[in-house]
Amino acid sequence: MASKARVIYWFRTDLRLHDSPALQAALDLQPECLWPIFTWDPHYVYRVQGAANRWQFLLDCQNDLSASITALNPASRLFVLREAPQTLLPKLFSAWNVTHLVFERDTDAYARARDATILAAAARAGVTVVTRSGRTLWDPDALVRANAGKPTMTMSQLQAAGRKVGPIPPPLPAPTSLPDPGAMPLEHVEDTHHHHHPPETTAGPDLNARWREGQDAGYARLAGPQGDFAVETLAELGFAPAAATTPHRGGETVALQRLDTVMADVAYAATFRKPQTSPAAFAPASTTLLSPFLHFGALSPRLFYHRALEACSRFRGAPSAPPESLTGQLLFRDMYFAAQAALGAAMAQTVGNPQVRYVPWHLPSKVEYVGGASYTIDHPQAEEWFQRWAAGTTGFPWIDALMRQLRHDGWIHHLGRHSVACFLTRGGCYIHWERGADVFAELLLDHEPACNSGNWQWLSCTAFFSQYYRCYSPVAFAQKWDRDGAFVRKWVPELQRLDKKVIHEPWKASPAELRNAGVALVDFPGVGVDMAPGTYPVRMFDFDERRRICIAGLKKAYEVGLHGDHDKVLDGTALDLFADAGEREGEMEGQELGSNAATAAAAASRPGSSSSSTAKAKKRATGPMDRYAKKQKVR
DNA sequence: TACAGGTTGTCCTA
DNA sequence: TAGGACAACCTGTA
Repeated sequence: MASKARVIYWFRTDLRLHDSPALQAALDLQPECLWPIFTWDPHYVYRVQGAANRWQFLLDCQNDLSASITALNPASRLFVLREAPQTLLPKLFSAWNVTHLVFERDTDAYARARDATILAAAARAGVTVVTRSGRTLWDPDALVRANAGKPTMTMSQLQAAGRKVGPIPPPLPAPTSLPDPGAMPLEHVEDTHHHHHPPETTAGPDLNARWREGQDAGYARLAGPQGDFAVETLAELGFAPAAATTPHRGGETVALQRLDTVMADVAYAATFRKPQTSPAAFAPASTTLLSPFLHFGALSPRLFYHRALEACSRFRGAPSAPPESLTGQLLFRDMYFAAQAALGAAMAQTVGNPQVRYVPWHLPSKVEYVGGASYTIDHPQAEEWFQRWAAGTTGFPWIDALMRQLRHDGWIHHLGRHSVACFLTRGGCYIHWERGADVFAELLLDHEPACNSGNWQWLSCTAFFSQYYRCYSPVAFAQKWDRDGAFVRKWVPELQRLDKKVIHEPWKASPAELRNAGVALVDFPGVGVDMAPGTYPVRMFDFDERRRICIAGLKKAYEVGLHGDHDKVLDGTALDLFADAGEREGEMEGQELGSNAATAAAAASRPGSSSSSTAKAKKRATGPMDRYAKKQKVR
């Protein structure tokens, strides 16, 4: 083994130089060689492949980081290597005589499994692994320990755990120099084909399987199409030039500039109250738009936190406080990360999750593909509603505007997410929150698995939040925030000239009003069929009626009181408990659901309902089932 | 057991 | 524009 340290610094989702405890740890080794590498991780590659916007943002971050590294050492850059880290790193260990591997910890279920593999390989190769926590304010595992090993399900739990763990570390400065990279021989590393083929894994959804075909050409070389380790272009990834439609650009440089701009407006930063920011504001948005940078690690949450505190200290007046303040937003992020750290893969799904309520939603995930994008179409109407929701053709202008902004820009305001999420689940369609989470996962620039799952659970009232009778109206909420309809006009140009009195409920417009606006309300032509120019669909249901049905359905589900780790959820028989209630969500006569036999059969054949999880389910089920029994007796 | 509080509802009344 | 009803959930504290 070499006497001096020869270090691989492995960038994953920490694409920055400032406040990187892991990078600092690497430099503290005073290495003879330091290779800053970014591996192509098929798990993430295939998840984002359908979303050119996210690719663009990632490439922005990589390019910016590469330039910053070169500025610190002209011989160095970000070396992008196109192979799964599980197979690549062990080969590099020996080919490059590596002594240390350094990276930032990641608590996603997939990342934990991957890193366990890497750690074992490093141990076999005699390579020392150094990791640090830098993705969150506190180390999520430390928060879990401080919360008695349980997931943090409320803000007060998170804050109490945070107090126990200790003060949030101040941000570290960016390094002023970097060691040379060593020689990077690949002769004995490189195979001839399929470096980036995905390893066998069921640890997370493969959202973009339909995009995978035809994407393999041109990446046979470990060091990229040009053989120079360069960051690829969108074209090299197989996207059309105009595929990325978002105006939002990535990179640490942009992130730090944007942070400066936000904090320069001391009054804005110090009095920020999230619930009072407008979901209809655009150019500029009412919030900071820093979340995509946090996701890709181009901005440190600790730097953001301490800069926000600094703004409060400079403000002459009463600053806002958590949970509504800017710092409060970061605390919520840590709450979801710590919940995920305790729950593991179950965080992203209902089945097996002790914290998530069972609700017999439409379009449930196929149990044998837990966490995947495969689901059971239990009701054709629900499937059509889901497709219309995802495409922004529901006939509710507010919902459609938000979904179109999401698809085009990759970002919508938090309250907009509330609005469309409530609409899809407990406040309209009664469709499984996992379907909505899948769509957000594909389209959001700032998609963070823990926060996405947690927020969908929150909005569907299956965890974190339970006041299901508070329901967002696609009309009233729109009228509150988009009084004149400017937001709808931007994203639903069909309604551009419609009077503001009816812009959020065009079904109430008179024939003359529609004629004057140059728009015709038409029956939805069908999933996959383009709307004719100058037409807009009739609303896909009566919202007030659907709200009543959904609230009744949630009431029933709360009475039944099952959670995702209950026997009946694990074996697929939970649905039976809703059979004697007539329609499981209290739907009207003549609207009964299609057969659920397929769902039940699929669930029953699930291989993984082990005895240990069953025992755990029994143990936990006592409370909810007691409650159910009591209610039954009272009746 | 009672009660207050919970980042971000809606609708009607005064 | 403010305040209460709506119908009623959870957690945390005393």
